[in-house]
Amino acid sequence: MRKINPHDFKVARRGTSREINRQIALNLIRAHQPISRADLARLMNVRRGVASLLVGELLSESLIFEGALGEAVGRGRRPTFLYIDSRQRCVVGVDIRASRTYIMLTDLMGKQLGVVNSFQTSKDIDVLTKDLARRVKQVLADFSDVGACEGVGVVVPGMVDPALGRVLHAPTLGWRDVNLRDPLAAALGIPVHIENSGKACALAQLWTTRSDVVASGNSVFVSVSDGVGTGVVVNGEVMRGRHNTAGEFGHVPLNIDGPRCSCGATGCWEAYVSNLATLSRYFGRDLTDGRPRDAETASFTVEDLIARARAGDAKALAAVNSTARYLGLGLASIINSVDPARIYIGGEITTAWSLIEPIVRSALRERTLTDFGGATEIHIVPAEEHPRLRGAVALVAAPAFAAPMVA
Amino acid sequence: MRKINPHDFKVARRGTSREINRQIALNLIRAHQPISRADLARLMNVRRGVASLLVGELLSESLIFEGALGEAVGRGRRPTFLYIDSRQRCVVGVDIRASRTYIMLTDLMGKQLGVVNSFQTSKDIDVLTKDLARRVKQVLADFSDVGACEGVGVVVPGMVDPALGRVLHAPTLGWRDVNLRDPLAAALGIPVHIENSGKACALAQLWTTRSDVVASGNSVFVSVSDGVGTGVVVNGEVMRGRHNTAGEFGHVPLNIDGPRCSCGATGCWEAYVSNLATLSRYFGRDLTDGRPRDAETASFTVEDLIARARAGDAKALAAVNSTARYLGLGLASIINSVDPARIYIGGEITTAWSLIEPIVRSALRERTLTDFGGATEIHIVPAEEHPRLRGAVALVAAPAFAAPMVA
DNA sequence: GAGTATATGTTCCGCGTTTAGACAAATTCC
DNA sequence: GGAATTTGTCTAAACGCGGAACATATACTC
Repeated sequence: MRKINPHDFKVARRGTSREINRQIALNLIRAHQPISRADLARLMNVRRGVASLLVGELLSESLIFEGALGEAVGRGRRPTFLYIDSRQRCVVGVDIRASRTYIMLTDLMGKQLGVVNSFQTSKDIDVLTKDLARRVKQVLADFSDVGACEGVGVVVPGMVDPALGRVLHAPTLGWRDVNLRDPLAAALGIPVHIENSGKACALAQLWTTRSDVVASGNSVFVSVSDGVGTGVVVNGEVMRGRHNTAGEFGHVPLNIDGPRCSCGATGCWEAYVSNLATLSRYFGRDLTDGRPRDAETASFTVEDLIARARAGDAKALAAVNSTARYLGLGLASIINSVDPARIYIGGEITTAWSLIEPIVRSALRERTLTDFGGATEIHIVPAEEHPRLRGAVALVAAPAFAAPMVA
Repeated sequence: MRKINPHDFKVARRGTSREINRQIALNLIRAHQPISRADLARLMNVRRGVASLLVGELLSESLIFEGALGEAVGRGRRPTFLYIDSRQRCVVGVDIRASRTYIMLTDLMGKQLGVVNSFQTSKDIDVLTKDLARRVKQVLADFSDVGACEGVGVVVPGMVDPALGRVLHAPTLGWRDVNLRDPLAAALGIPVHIENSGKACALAQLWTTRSDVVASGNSVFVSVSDGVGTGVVVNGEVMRGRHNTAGEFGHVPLNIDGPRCSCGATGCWEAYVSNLATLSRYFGRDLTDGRPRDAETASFTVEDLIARARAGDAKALAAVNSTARYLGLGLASIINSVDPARIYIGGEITTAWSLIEPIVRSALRERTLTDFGGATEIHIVPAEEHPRLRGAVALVAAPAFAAPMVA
């Protein structure tokens, strides 16, 4: 039951029904491809004539194409299969992180083309923009046979205003209110979309078609890495909030008297489960203070820690288990406040999932209000799926499939 | 940008445009009444002819009525004013609380008719249903001149399945999976809607037309009383979650090593700011353990405490201030995770708002990630506005104004 | 191999809804 | 009293869904 905002509504015009049904048809083709006009009409519960007209419109815009004839099920004419047209169009995803920046080329459906490219992130916004423009051009030149680039999606670990194309605050990059979109778009001559990485990851999961996961219900993406990034999907839409800062569960406290967090507050979830927090527990000293690391800790990563834990290092295992417990306790807050159908977790710590799942799950049950909540589905998103890059790509590819704004 | 769920969508039919525009017209009349057909057409940016047809349909369903002619602005024919038709229809709101149950009669727009009626809550569901049916019948008999009752809305402090009409778990009432709706509806012969009280309060604020508050953006209702109830509105819709338990910010922790909470976990926000928590701090002993109170504390309420604080009792002031601080720290979690445009706060503690606002605000700023967040609007909802009862009424009245499900 | 049954895709008309514009009624200004 | 202006109604056109007929294509049957 949604309220109509009397100061911001959209009246249904003559073409509104068509617009709605066109998008439904497009989404059904995406979800069920290959599919015939007749099957589409059955799925939509409209006459074949209507489906044909909708398909005709999508065909004329090259959003879909007619493939080979399918096999006749029983007797009767063979159906013409329809497919989403991701030929001769590509998308570039960019993931800017504190240390390195990653570039990936995909088709319109998000299928990866070529390898992921990366280079060192310059904290000087002008230098980075130049680097990025050059690298993206290079990638597009290397793959000139995959067609025109529809757009570039960029994700940033920080607060973003997607409408203005500005990064409002990215602590790890030291940026405050910089225009990232327009200079890059000008240099490339291609539309650029920017977004916070947690929200983009949530968007990517929302738009990913996986046969094993039902798409309905709210979901939350939690990325545990240097920081904790989160994105929340409510009613098929990424929750943005008043200033596009909704979903920052990383800074909900586990203990307000706890350790200092990078955000300035104390005892945030992030301060308990980030990679540095885990390593700090292992080494028994605070590594989050920003001072240069000593020889022992300089290049030691959470993956190394997990390897030691798996190899039987009791201290390493204790540090990992501790993080697992805090992870579960924080997830409980997400479950109690959002009650999602699914939680996706990404980040280095997930490589230890088989080790830590029981601990996460039991910690989570300690604080969830209901048994249902305690049983909330948790999906691990491995690093090889490049969730942030796929999120960046989704920024470009998803809008074409979005529901029209109505009422 | 909303995704169309390929397993649950709604195709636009021939009448869908009309349905959409009819609801928009109805909402605009509600927001701007009295209003003429011509003004309605201008607001909707459609021809007067279309507005006339929509109005005609609403008139024939008695959702609106034509009042007196308005004054001509300049020259020209005088407009006929249109009004929402709340004549000869009424709604009953019921607020079931641990100790007492309250009943209020309103018209369709939520305007209170008569006084709020109350009686002691029986924890036996059958007895309560009987009591309630008798009392509601009595109220309707006393006000037989206000027309037919459109429905009864019931709010319950606990977990509810509105679709099934069942209370799944209400700890303070000791109910687990009881059918409250159907027996009551059968006894009254009137449709009954039930909902969690926090969600209903949020719904009421969403549907309240206040000229001073812009309706757009997310909002959160926080009710601080025996427990902490919350309801979250995202994109004009109350956030329900997978099991209708979304929005339970009362059990997000301030400190996982903190005091035990009624939910079984430790250090929940509720365990710091509920009325009993505040009183416990004042008396220096735990009053939440459920044991019978002693003479000193038996009938002492938070209002009494606030009176003492205002009168200069330093210990009372300290207890209130402490609660204020915890209140602000918890609100920061809401702001960081939902980034609402507005937060509404209800409950006894709000009578001390002038006293505690600076403390709440500064505590909140300690933990909000951005300056915008720290400046989030906070509105106090005084007890005289009966937020829970208005929420109960909204359960019945709001659906007629809701946006049609589309796409 | 011809006839029949069945499925797909197209075409045509009916009807509901928006869009555009004309028109009568009502009111004020000059 | 006439002109200008506003409101509300009405009619025709454009657009899209709803339903059914029709052509096309395939498999089964005799």
